[in-house]
Amino acid sequence: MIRTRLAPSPTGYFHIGTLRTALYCYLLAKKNKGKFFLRLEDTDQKRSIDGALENILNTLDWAGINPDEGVMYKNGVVSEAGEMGPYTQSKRIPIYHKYIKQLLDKGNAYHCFCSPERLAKMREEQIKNKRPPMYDRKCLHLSEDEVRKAIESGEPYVIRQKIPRDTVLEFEDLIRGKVKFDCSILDDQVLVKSDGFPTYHLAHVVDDHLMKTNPVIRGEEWLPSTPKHILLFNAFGFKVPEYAHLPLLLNKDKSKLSKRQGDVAVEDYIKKGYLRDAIINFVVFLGWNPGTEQEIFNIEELIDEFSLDRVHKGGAVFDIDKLNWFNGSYIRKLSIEEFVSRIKPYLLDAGFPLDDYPDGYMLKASKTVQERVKYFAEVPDLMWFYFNTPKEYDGSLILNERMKVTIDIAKKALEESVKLLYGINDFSEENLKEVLVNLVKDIGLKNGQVFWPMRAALTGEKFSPGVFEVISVLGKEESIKRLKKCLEII
RNA sequence: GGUCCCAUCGUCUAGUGGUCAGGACAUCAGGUUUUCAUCCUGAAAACAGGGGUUCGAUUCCCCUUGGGACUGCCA
Repeated sequence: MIRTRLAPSPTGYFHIGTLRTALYCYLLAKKNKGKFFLRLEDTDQKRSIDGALENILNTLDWAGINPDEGVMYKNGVVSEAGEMGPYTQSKRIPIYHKYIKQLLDKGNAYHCFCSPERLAKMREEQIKNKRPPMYDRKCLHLSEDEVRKAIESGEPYVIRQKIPRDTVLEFEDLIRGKVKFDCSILDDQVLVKSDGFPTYHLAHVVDDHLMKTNPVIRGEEWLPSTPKHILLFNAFGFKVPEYAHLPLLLNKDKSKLSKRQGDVAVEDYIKKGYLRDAIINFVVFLGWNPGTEQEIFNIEELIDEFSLDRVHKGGAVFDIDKLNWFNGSYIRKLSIEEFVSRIKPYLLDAGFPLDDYPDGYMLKASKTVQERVKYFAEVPDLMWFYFNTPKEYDGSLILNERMKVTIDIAKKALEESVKLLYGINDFSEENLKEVLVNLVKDIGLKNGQVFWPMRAALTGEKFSPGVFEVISVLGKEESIKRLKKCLEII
């Protein structure tokens, strides 16, 4: 039975790498008719942030990744479901204490009363002397009596894992194959902090055993501490789960994907107007591929195709250009109604008075930009002239050397087109095209010499949808008004 | 510094001993077109280096180099 889990900490935003891990876990579970559950790793009281859990739940919900068990919403309220709970680590403290006692009794762990200050100083000196920073086991040699007395007198302490330093450990990673470690350089890791909370290491081993997680899918940054975890599983007499360590997501400079170099929070991309399916499609392909040349996949297809043995070992650079391409291609597939309803909030947000325009105006205007949108947040910049009049025209906009638009030609084009538009009433794109193309012929100019200055006058932009489209949207009155205004200015 | 992981076009990747090293994004050129975008066509672009093994290595092994992660009472 495949049981995968996502185990995020409520420490802030939802990282794009966490989304990928969630996706892989979810896909694998669904494909194998297994279970996917959510466990909250809130053992660091200092770093826990209010609202972070809701953010995790909301993001997962947005992505359509619904856990079968664990922490989830029930009627809009955060709650838990499943047989193996609680799924919130802060509610499992007694469980960890029960298990750590076993370790203490067996001599696989010991109390340590060293102060953070002493530890810091020790570490500093070790680094200075080019020695690996490691705990010096000062407290390992305390007698039972000394330990008892210290505890009774209320001295703060942590509990450390006693690493059997004479072992060499080998394990088979599902993605990387054989990985070998020499335990002699492993540090006596803290398992229980002085506040009584477990560290990740203890919590991972106890919980993933109790919750029957298999395989454990997590980021590559955990690979170096895996031997400690295996030692712990062994010390408890638990069966060691299978591990799949996922390659890292990277910045452009190949360092671990981080906030400093762009957006790493899923919510940032949602805000910018990236489509869920595009983000999922893109993110899944960072480190995995189906082995065919198909690139566009929906979630159902991903469930069918996904397998861990096609996951890469090397890290993958997060390439925004490719995301934009995925997103643009998904946007172009949207129905126009869907497209309109998606971009409305962005237009409203930009302050455009959408309500002042007749029904159908939005629809028509939107149609002209759908194929050029990469993400919704750029829509206001693409459509502003449908809701505002261009204020100024400078020569470099109306004139165009390459199109051979001189000031005289621009004037003539605008004058003639105004005259023409006065005389017609069919403002469909098709008719506009027909009459304007004829006009060009009649006055002996080239298409670009007439259409470029018109389009520029109408939109105030160097790049925009075509003249016929724009006039058709703007209508007779507004189009003529803008063309005349431009004529006055130049 | 130490340990571990990784290494095919700029980027995401296919490839599992014999391929003209394939695709996609990005780039460039051409076409469609009033501009941009879309769409179509095409081009340029990679096996990090050195040793082995082998009739033959991108592919297997070793070394070097490069990159990364970890090295917390964070996860």
